[in-house]
Amino acid sequence: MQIKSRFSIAIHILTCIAYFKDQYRVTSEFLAGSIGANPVIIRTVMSALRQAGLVLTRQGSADISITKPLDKITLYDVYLAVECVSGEGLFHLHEHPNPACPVGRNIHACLVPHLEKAQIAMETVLKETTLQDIVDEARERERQNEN
Amino acid sequence: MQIKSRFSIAIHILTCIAYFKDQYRVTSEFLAGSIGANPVIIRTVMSALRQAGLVLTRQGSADISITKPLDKITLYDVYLAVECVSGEGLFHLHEHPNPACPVGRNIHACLVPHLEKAQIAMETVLKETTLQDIVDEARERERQNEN
DNA sequence: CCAGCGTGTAACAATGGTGGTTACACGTTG
DNA sequence: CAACGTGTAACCACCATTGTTACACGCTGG
Repeated sequence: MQIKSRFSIAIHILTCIAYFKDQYRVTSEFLAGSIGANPVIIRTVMSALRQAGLVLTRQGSADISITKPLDKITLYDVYLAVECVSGEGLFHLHEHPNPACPVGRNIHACLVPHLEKAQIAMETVLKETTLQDIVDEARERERQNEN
Repeated sequence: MQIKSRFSIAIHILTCIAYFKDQYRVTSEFLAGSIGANPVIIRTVMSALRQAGLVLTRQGSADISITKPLDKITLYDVYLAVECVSGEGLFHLHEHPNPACPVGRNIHACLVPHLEKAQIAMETVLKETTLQDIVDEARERERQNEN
C-alpha cells in the first residue's frame, strides 16, 4: 500500500507554478507536460488544492496563483489538501474482530493509540519541509547539472 | 490509501497465540473465528510470519509457537513481515516526470529524502511498541471490562 | 495404519481505488 | 465571436486486496 501519487503530483504542480510563473503561461496542459500525466488529472488535483485554499484559479483563464508565501506552505498542507489518508487513518484495521473473544473485543482499542502515534510522527516530519525548500533544492540541483 | 489490514491481522494472530496457547488448541479456524476472516487469510498471513522467522508451525498439526520472547518482537517486525510497503516506499511518486523540464528532472531527487525521513519516523514509532505491550494492554482492558 | 483433522498453496472471483480518457458546459480574451 | 482554457461528470482499464474453493500433503489417535 502506498500513498497515492496525487500527493507528489500536487507538489510538482505547486513547484512548477512557483518556478515558471514569470516565464511561461502555466496552463494545465503545460503542467501535464512537465508532470507526464493527463491535463484532467492536473485539473482534478488543482481542484483539491483550490478547495484547500492553497491556490487561486479562474475558469477560462490560464491564471493560477499561490495564495501564501512558499515558506508558509508545508508538505503536510499539501498532503491534507489531496486527502492522502481519507479520514480513516493510515492503517487499515481488519473490520470484523469477534466481540465474543477477549482479544477480538479489545484489539482495536489497544492498537489505535500506537498506530495513531506512528501516523502523527510521519505527518510531523512532513510539516518540517516547505515548498520553498523544494523550489530552492530544485534550483540548486539545476545549477549543479549545468556544470 | 491505507496500510493493508494484513498488518493488524498479523498482530491479532500473534496476540491470540500468546493469549490462548495454554487454554485452547489454536488452529487457523480458531483464529479466523476471533479475527472475523477466512481461515485461508489467516494461513496466508501466518505464512508471512513464518518466513520472517516470527512463528514456527507444522503442517498437519495445530501446533503454533512464537520463536522469540514477546517483548523482543516489535510492531515494526510484524510490519516488515507482512511487507506493508513492498520495497517501493510508503509514498508513490508519479512515474513520468518530463526529463526535458528543469522541475520534472529534479523533483523526485528533491522529494525522496524528505519523504523517506517521514516514513522512517513512522517506522521508528512502530519499533517502540512490543507484542508484550499489546498483550498486557488487552489483559488490562479485559480486567476493566469485568468490573 | 488409516480416517479425520489441520496446514500450505494455487487458482479464481469480487471488490474497490487509482489513474486515464473523452466529452462538454462555461468563462475569458483578443 | 472564435479560439483557448478551466471545471467536472461519466466511463473505462488496471491493479491490489480480500474472499473463497479446491486439493495435496502432513500429523495424530484409536
